[in-house]
Amino acid sequence: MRIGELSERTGTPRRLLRYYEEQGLIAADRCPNGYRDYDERFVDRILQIRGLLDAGLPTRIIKQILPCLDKPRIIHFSDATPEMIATLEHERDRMTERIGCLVRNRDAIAEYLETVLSNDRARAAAARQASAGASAGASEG
Amino acid sequence: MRIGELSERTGTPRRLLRYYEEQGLIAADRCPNGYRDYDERFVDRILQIRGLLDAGLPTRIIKQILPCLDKPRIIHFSDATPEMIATLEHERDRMTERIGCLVRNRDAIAEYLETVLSNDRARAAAARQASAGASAGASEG
DNA sequence: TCGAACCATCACATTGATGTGAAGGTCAAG
DNA sequence: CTTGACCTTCACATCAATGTGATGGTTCGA
Repeated sequence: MRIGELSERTGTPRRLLRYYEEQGLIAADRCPNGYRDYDERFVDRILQIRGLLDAGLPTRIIKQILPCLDKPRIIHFSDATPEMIATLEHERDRMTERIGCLVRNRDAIAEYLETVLSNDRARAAAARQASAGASAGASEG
Repeated sequence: MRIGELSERTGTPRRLLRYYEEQGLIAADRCPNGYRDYDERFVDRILQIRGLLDAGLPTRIIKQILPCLDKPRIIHFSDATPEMIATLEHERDRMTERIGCLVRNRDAIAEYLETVLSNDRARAAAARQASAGASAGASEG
Protein backbone atom coordinates (compact mmCIF):
# COMPACT_ATOMS: atom_id res chain seq x y z
CA MET A 1 0.00 0.00 0.00
CA ARG A 2 1.14 3.57 -0.54
CA ILE A 3 1.50 6.32 2.00
CA GLY A 4 -2.00 7.70 1.50
CA GLU A 5 -3.69 4.45 2.43
CA LEU A 6 -1.46 3.85 5.42
CA SER A 7 -2.18 7.40 6.50
CA GLU A 8 -5.93 6.84 6.32
CA ARG A 9 -5.86 3.46 8.00
CA THR A 10 -3.80 4.70 10.91
CA GLY A 11 -5.20 8.21 11.17
CA THR A 12 -1.67 9.54 10.83
CA PRO A 13 -0.68 12.49 8.62
CA ARG A 14 1.61 11.52 5.74
CA ARG A 15 4.04 14.08 7.07
CA LEU A 16 4.47 12.02 10.22
CA LEU A 17 4.84 8.72 8.42
CA ARG A 18 7.76 10.28 6.56
CA TYR A 19 9.04 11.72 9.81
CA TYR A 20 8.97 8.33 11.54
CA GLU A 21 10.92 6.90 8.65
CA GLU A 22 13.43 9.73 8.85
CA GLN A 23 13.83 8.97 12.56
CA GLY A 24 14.51 5.33 11.77
CA LEU A 25 11.34 3.95 13.34
CA ILE A 26 10.17 2.33 10.13
CA ALA A 27 11.79 1.45 6.82
CA ALA A 28 9.50 1.43 3.81
CA ASP A 29 10.22 -0.30 0.55
CA ARG A 30 10.23 1.80 -2.58
CA CYS A 31 8.38 1.17 -5.80
CA PRO A 32 10.36 1.60 -9.03
CA ASN A 33 9.00 5.13 -9.30
CA GLY A 34 10.20 6.11 -5.83
CA TYR A 35 6.87 5.85 -4.04
CA ARG A 36 6.97 4.33 -0.58
CA ASP A 37 5.47 0.84 -0.42
CA TYR A 38 4.08 -0.51 2.87
CA ASP A 39 2.73 -3.93 3.71
CA GLU A 40 -0.02 -4.80 6.20
CA ARG A 41 2.26 -5.07 9.20
CA PHE A 42 2.97 -1.36 9.07
CA VAL A 43 -0.55 -0.61 10.21
CA ASP A 44 -0.01 -2.15 13.63
CA ARG A 45 3.50 -0.85 13.79
CA ILE A 46 2.40 2.73 13.24
CA LEU A 47 -0.37 2.38 15.80
CA GLN A 48 2.16 1.05 18.26
CA ILE A 49 4.52 3.93 17.58
CA ARG A 50 1.77 6.49 18.01
CA GLY A 51 0.67 4.89 21.25
CA LEU A 52 4.15 5.04 22.66
CA LEU A 53 4.66 8.61 21.51
CA ASP A 54 1.38 9.54 23.14
CA ALA A 55 2.54 7.84 26.31
CA GLY A 56 5.51 10.15 26.45
CA LEU A 57 8.31 8.12 24.89
CA PRO A 58 10.56 10.01 22.48
CA THR A 59 11.29 8.58 19.04
CA ARG A 60 14.89 7.96 20.07
CA ILE A 61 13.77 5.44 22.70
CA ILE A 62 11.00 3.94 20.60
CA LYS A 63 13.55 3.25 17.92
CA GLN A 64 15.61 1.29 20.41
CA ILE A 65 12.87 -0.83 21.87
CA LEU A 66 10.90 -1.58 18.70
CA PRO A 67 13.28 -4.22 17.35
CA CYS A 68 12.91 -6.24 20.55
CA LEU A 69 9.17 -6.47 20.16
CA ASP A 70 9.00 -8.54 17.01
CA LYS A 71 7.62 -12.01 17.36
CA PRO A 72 10.52 -14.13 16.11
CA ARG A 73 13.04 -12.70 18.52
CA ILE A 74 15.62 -15.39 17.84
CA ILE A 75 17.63 -13.10 15.62
CA HIS A 76 18.27 -10.49 18.27
CA PHE A 77 20.32 -12.58 20.64
CA SER A 78 23.70 -11.65 19.29
CA ASP A 79 23.20 -7.89 19.01
CA ALA A 80 22.07 -7.58 22.62
CA THR A 81 24.97 -5.58 23.98
CA PRO A 82 25.25 -4.91 27.71
CA GLU A 83 24.45 -1.22 27.11
CA MET A 84 21.35 -2.23 25.19
CA ILE A 85 20.27 -4.52 28.01
CA ALA A 86 20.80 -1.71 30.49
CA THR A 87 18.79 0.69 28.33
CA LEU A 88 15.94 -1.77 28.05
CA GLU A 89 15.87 -2.44 31.77
CA HIS A 90 15.87 1.28 32.41
CA GLU A 91 13.07 1.95 29.96
CA ARG A 92 11.08 -0.96 31.31
CA ASP A 93 11.32 0.56 34.78
CA ARG A 94 10.44 4.01 33.51
CA MET A 95 7.39 2.59 31.81
CA THR A 96 6.39 0.88 35.01
CA GLU A 97 6.61 4.23 36.79
CA ARG A 98 4.52 5.89 34.13
CA ILE A 99 1.96 3.12 34.41
CA GLY A 100 1.77 3.59 38.16
CA CYS A 101 1.31 7.33 37.80
CA LEU A 102 -1.37 6.96 35.16
CA VAL A 103 -3.23 4.29 37.11
CA ARG A 104 -3.24 6.35 40.29
CA ASN A 105 -4.50 9.46 38.58
CA ARG A 106 -6.97 7.69 36.35
CA ASP A 107 -8.44 5.91 39.35
CA ALA A 108 -8.71 9.22 41.17
CA ILE A 109 -10.55 10.70 38.20
CA ALA A 110 -12.80 7.67 38.00
CA GLU A 111 -13.56 7.90 41.68
CA TYR A 112 -14.29 11.59 41.39
CA LEU A 113 -16.63 10.95 38.49
CA GLU A 114 -18.31 8.18 40.41
CA THR A 115 -18.86 10.50 43.35
CA VAL A 116 -20.13 13.37 41.24
CA LEU A 117 -22.38 11.20 39.12
CA SER A 118 -23.87 9.35 42.05
CA ASN A 119 -24.48 12.75 43.61
CA ASP A 120 -26.27 13.76 40.42
CA ARG A 121 -28.36 10.62 40.55
CA ALA A 122 -29.30 11.31 44.15
CA ARG A 123 -30.25 14.86 43.24
CA ALA A 124 -32.31 13.65 40.31
CA ALA A 125 -34.05 11.16 42.58
CA ALA A 126 -34.71 13.90 45.10
CA ALA A 127 -36.13 16.08 42.34
CA ARG A 128 -38.42 13.28 41.22
CA GLN A 129 -39.41 12.79 44.82
CA ALA A 130 -40.15 16.50 45.24
CA SER A 131 -42.12 16.74 42.02
CA ALA A 132 -44.10 13.66 43.02
CA GLY A 133 -44.75 15.28 46.39
CA ALA A 134 -45.76 18.54 44.70
CA SER A 135 -48.16 16.79 42.38
CA ALA A 136 -49.63 15.16 45.48
CA GLY A 137 -50.37 18.64 46.79
CA ALA A 138 -47.57 19.05 49.37
CA SER A 139 -44.83 21.73 49.37
CA GLU A 140 -41.90 22.40 51.63
CA GLY A 141 -41.05 26.06 52.07
CA MET B 1 9.80 26.85 51.81
CA ARG B 2 11.20 28.92 48.95
CA ILE B 3 11.65 27.93 45.34
CA GLY B 4 15.21 26.68 45.77
CA GLU B 5 14.27 24.09 48.36
CA LEU B 6 11.23 22.91 46.43
CA SER B 7 13.44 22.64 43.37
CA GLU B 8 15.94 20.47 45.21
CA ARG B 9 13.35 18.29 46.88
CA THR B 10 11.54 17.57 43.65
CA GLY B 11 14.50 17.55 41.30
CA THR B 12 12.77 20.19 39.24
CA PRO B 13 14.50 23.28 37.80
CA ARG B 14 13.25 26.56 39.29
CA ARG B 15 12.48 27.64 35.76
CA LEU B 16 9.89 24.90 35.51
CA LEU B 17 8.33 25.59 38.89
CA ARG B 18 7.71 29.12 37.66
CA TYR B 19 6.47 27.78 34.37
CA TYR B 20 3.98 25.46 36.06
CA GLU B 21 2.71 28.40 38.03
CA GLU B 22 2.41 30.48 34.88
CA GLN B 23 0.38 27.65 33.35
CA GLY B 24 -1.94 27.66 36.33
CA LEU B 25 -0.94 24.24 37.66
CA ILE B 26 0.12 25.58 41.03
CA ALA B 27 -0.45 28.82 42.91
CA ALA B 28 2.29 29.79 45.33
CA ASP B 29 1.88 32.24 48.17
CA ARG B 30 4.19 35.22 48.22
CA CYS B 31 6.31 36.47 51.09
CA PRO B 32 6.22 40.21 51.81
CA ASN B 33 9.35 40.60 49.71
CA GLY B 34 7.81 38.89 46.70
CA TYR B 35 9.52 35.54 47.09
CA ARG B 36 7.36 32.51 46.35
CA ASP B 37 6.40 30.57 49.46
CA TYR B 38 5.52 26.87 49.22
CA ASP B 39 4.22 24.49 51.86
CA GLU B 40 4.89 20.77 52.16
CA ARG B 41 1.99 19.72 49.97
CA PHE B 42 3.68 21.24 46.93
CA VAL B 43 6.31 18.53 46.97
CA ASP B 44 3.82 15.79 46.14
CA ARG B 45 1.93 18.07 43.84
CA ILE B 46 5.01 18.83 41.76
CA LEU B 47 5.94 15.17 41.62
CA GLN B 48 2.45 14.37 40.45
CA ILE B 49 2.61 17.05 37.76
CA ARG B 50 5.97 15.83 36.54
CA GLY B 51 4.73 12.26 36.42
CA LEU B 52 1.73 13.23 34.35
CA LEU B 53 3.82 15.38 32.03
CA ASP B 54 6.21 12.48 31.60
CA ALA B 55 3.27 10.25 30.80
CA GLY B 56 2.33 12.48 27.91
CA LEU B 57 -0.36 14.74 29.33
CA PRO B 58 -0.09 18.40 28.37
CA THR B 59 -0.24 21.09 31.05
CA ARG B 60 -3.62 22.18 29.72
CA ILE B 61 -5.17 18.83 30.66
CA ILE B 62 -3.25 18.45 33.89
CA LYS B 63 -4.60 21.80 34.96
CA GLN B 64 -8.12 20.54 34.42
CA ILE B 65 -7.82 17.25 36.23
CA LEU B 66 -5.69 18.34 39.18
CA PRO B 67 -8.50 20.04 41.13
CA CYS B 68 -10.51 16.81 41.09
CA LEU B 69 -7.73 14.92 42.78
CA ASP B 70 -7.68 16.69 46.10
CA LYS B 71 -8.77 14.70 49.08
CA PRO B 72 -11.72 16.73 50.33
CA ARG B 73 -13.61 16.70 47.09
CA ILE B 74 -16.80 18.00 48.64
CA ILE B 75 -16.20 21.49 47.33
CA HIS B 76 -16.14 20.49 43.69
CA PHE B 77 -19.69 19.29 43.36
CA SER B 78 -21.15 22.54 42.17
CA ASP B 79 -18.53 23.46 39.59
CA ALA B 80 -18.80 20.12 37.83
CA THR B 81 -20.28 21.31 34.55
CA PRO B 82 -21.40 18.75 31.95
CA GLU B 83 -18.49 19.76 29.70
CA MET B 84 -16.09 19.20 32.58
CA ILE B 85 -17.59 15.78 33.22
CA ALA B 86 -17.23 14.93 29.56
CA THR B 87 -13.62 16.09 29.55
CA LEU B 88 -12.83 14.01 32.59
CA GLU B 89 -14.46 10.90 31.15
CA HIS B 90 -12.53 11.41 27.94
CA GLU B 91 -9.23 11.88 29.71
CA ARG B 92 -9.90 8.90 31.93
CA ASP B 93 -10.40 6.78 28.82
CA ARG B 94 -7.33 8.19 27.13
CA MET B 95 -5.30 7.37 30.21
CA THR B 96 -6.66 3.84 30.18
CA GLU B 97 -5.52 3.51 26.57
CA ARG B 98 -2.09 4.81 27.45
CA ILE B 99 -1.88 2.37 30.31
CA GLY B 100 -2.79 -0.50 28.02
CA CYS B 101 -0.17 0.53 25.49
CA LEU B 102 2.52 0.93 28.12
CA VAL B 103 1.67 -2.38 29.79
CA ARG B 104 1.76 -4.28 26.51
CA ASN B 105 5.08 -2.85 25.47
CA ARG B 106 6.66 -3.03 28.87
CA ASP B 107 5.69 -6.67 29.17
CA ALA B 108 7.14 -7.33 25.75
CA ILE B 109 10.39 -5.70 26.81
CA ALA B 110 10.39 -7.66 30.05
CA GLU B 111 9.81 -10.89 28.18
CA TYR B 112 12.56 -10.06 25.74
CA LEU B 113 14.95 -9.34 28.58
CA GLU B 114 13.94 -12.55 30.28
CA THR B 115 14.66 -14.51 27.13
CA VAL B 116 17.97 -12.83 26.48
CA LEU B 117 19.14 -13.08 30.07
CA SER B 118 18.16 -16.72 30.46
CA ASN B 119 20.00 -17.33 27.21
CA ASP B 120 23.03 -15.63 28.74
CA ARG B 121 22.73 -17.80 31.84
CA ALA B 122 22.57 -20.91 29.71
CA ARG B 123 25.62 -19.79 27.77
CA ALA B 124 27.49 -19.07 30.98
CA ALA B 125 26.57 -22.51 32.31
CA ALA B 126 27.74 -24.09 29.06
CA ALA B 127 31.01 -22.18 29.31
CA ARG B 128 31.51 -23.40 32.87
CA GLN B 129 30.75 -26.91 31.68
CA ALA B 130 33.25 -26.64 28.83
CA SER B 131 36.00 -25.24 31.02
CA ALA B 132 35.42 -28.04 33.54
CA GLY B 133 35.65 -30.56 30.70
CA ALA B 134 38.82 -28.92 29.43
CA SER B 135 40.48 -29.04 32.83
CA ALA B 136 39.62 -32.76 32.89
CA GLY B 137 41.65 -33.18 29.71
CA ALA B 138 38.86 -33.42 27.10
CA SER B 139 38.23 -31.09 24.17
CA GLU B 140 35.66 -30.94 21.41
CA GLY B 141 36.96 -29.76 18.02
C1' DT C 1 29.35 47.75 54.04
C1' DC C 2 30.48 44.30 50.94
C1' DG C 3 30.00 39.80 48.80
C1' DA C 4 27.66 35.44 48.30
C1' DA C 5 23.56 33.20 47.74
C1' DC C 6 19.28 33.56 47.33
C1' DC C 7 15.10 35.59 44.89
C1' DA C 8 12.45 38.25 41.02
C1' DT C 9 11.07 39.17 35.94
C1' DC C 10 12.05 39.20 31.10
C1' DA C 11 13.62 37.47 26.94
C1' DC C 12 15.67 34.79 23.70
C1' DA C 13 17.21 29.84 22.20
C1' DT C 14 16.48 25.02 21.62
C1' DT C 15 14.36 20.48 21.02
C1' DG C 16 10.82 17.24 19.48
C1' DA C 17 6.63 16.48 17.39
C1' DT C 18 3.94 18.59 14.26
C1' DG C 19 1.55 21.85 10.45
C1' DT C 20 1.83 23.74 5.95
C1' DG C 21 3.05 24.87 1.54
C1' DA C 22 6.05 25.15 -2.59
C1' DA C 23 8.00 22.92 -6.72
C1' DG C 24 7.96 19.12 -9.25
C1' DG C 25 7.43 13.81 -10.82
C1' DT C 26 3.93 9.73 -11.88
C1' DC C 27 -0.07 7.80 -13.49
C1' DA C 28 -4.79 6.72 -14.66
C1' DA C 29 -8.90 8.55 -16.77
C1' DG C 30 -11.24 11.61 -19.88
C1' DC D 1 -2.37 15.46 -24.04
C1' DT D 2 -4.27 17.39 -20.21
C1' DT D 3 -6.35 17.24 -15.68
C1' DG D 4 -6.49 15.57 -11.05
C1' DA D 5 -4.98 12.82 -7.51
C1' DC D 6 -1.51 10.79 -6.06
C1' DC D 7 3.57 10.84 -4.84
C1' DT D 8 8.45 12.99 -4.03
C1' DT D 9 11.80 16.31 -1.39
C1' DC D 10 12.73 20.63 0.86
C1' DA D 11 11.97 24.28 3.83
C1' DC D 12 10.05 27.14 6.88
C1' DA D 13 6.50 27.74 10.81
C1' DT D 14 4.41 26.45 15.20
C1' DC D 15 3.65 24.74 19.85
C1' DA D 16 4.82 23.01 24.32
C1' DA D 17 8.34 22.01 27.47
C1' DT D 18 12.69 23.36 28.68
C1' DG D 19 17.55 25.67 28.77
C1' DT D 20 20.08 29.78 29.61
C1' DG D 21 21.39 34.23 30.61
C1' DA D 22 20.74 39.23 31.58
C1' DT D 23 19.46 42.55 34.98
C1' DG D 24 18.26 43.73 39.35
C1' DG D 25 16.26 43.25 44.35
C1' DT D 26 16.72 40.89 49.27
C1' DT D 27 19.04 38.79 53.00
C1' DC D 28 22.67 37.32 55.70
C1' DG D 29 27.15 36.74 57.46
C1' DA D 30 32.19 38.35 57.43
